[in-house]
Amino acid sequence: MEDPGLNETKYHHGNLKQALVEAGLDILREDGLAALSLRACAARVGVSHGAPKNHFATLAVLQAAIVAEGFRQFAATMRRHMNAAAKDSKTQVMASARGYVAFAEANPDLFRLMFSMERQLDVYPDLMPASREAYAVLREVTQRIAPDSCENPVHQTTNETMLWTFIHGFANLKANRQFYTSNAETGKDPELEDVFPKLSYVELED
Amino acid sequence: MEDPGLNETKYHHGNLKQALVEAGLDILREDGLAALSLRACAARVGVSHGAPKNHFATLAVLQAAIVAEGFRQFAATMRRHMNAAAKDSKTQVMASARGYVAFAEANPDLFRLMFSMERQLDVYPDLMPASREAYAVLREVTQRIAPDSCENPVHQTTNETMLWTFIHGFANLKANRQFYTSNAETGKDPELEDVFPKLSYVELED
DNA sequence: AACAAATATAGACAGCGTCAATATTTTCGT
DNA sequence: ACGAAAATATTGACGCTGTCTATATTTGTT
Repeated sequence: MEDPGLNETKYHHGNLKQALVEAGLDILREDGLAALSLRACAARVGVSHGAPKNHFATLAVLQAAIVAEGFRQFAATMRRHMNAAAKDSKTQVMASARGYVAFAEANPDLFRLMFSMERQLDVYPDLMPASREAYAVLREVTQRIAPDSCENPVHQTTNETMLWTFIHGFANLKANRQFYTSNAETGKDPELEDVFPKLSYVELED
Repeated sequence: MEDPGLNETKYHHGNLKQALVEAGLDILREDGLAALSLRACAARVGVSHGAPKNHFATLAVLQAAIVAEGFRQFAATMRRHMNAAAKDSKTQVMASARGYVAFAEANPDLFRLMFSMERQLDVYPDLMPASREAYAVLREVTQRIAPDSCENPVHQTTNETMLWTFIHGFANLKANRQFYTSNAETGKDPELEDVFPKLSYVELED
């Protein structure tokens, strides 16, 4: 097969590897984590049930590839929110947090899979760079909001940890609809703005 | 069967329902979430693969029962930490947080299952009271540390949300070993004390 | 053109959730 | 106390799953 135009179409299917990852993301979004299977991805793409074996030795390896792509889209979502916002430090922090939470709410199953799989980051080496890409965004906004403490790596790490911990907790509770169920009586489903700016980042240095 | 002594032994197995839940907790602790199956629980207890059907119509229902028991143990862990600590407000808050994080670290798979299942809290009604039992602990310590704002339910809810969000985020990241992998270069695995007291609860009222 | 590597197919097997049919035990009304 | 009814456990079946093996097809290289 000559394949003049596009550069990806290889042969029978033309890169099946990427297609399986995207099928997995679709299944995750449409039918949830329980429906994510090697055979379902293969069927969705239109290949036999054994075909994925050539690209992903096991289901966990395919999941790792899906999670890696998830981390890339995760970082992209945060950067998109940041680009659409004003460029002062506080607004940028809030924008990244908004992106973080928006991604978790839009892709709850993927989000859960991402952060439950990263435990085995050493087993699936593709995960590391993708995870770093997302974490770099957090590091970036943290450096901007507390630049004077950057010279002290301990303080910098603490800032990152605090910011990340809080955003991650909020995103998790939002993704799992935990706020709604626990505050059912009050009917409160808090927004990020209600609670986020009350943290005193600037007072971290003492 | 007369059953003179113990009050629980019913007939063939004697309450299988509770035994299956405990088997599920063991499997979750020893072999992880992927190994949690109806058949595995049945085999561990020593009954046939169809026996659980009488008590749990489906795997999800058994998981809900396991999660409910998990929430009860979760609340008990927090209270145990609180009872072992000094009784001033700040120490009590820290003790509950320590219990929260300790439980998540000791039972990562159960912890994940708990907070991913609570989304369907309406589907499995047994979850609600157990979940409330755990949330009540958080509400309790929050009321103690910011008592003056209790008259305003909005402030109270915000305090709870902030505290919970932060602790939950920290527990999640700890349970998933996320800190370790992300701060691998610095070798930092932050402890709760490093980061928790820097939040300024007392300044929430403004 | 021919051979080797990559890639896809097809079949098999065990484990799983779930359902239906059956057997056993307990409980309850009389 | 006894038989009926309900609760509980067993067994077998079905389709789905991951994974392995053998086989076929396509691609790339020489």
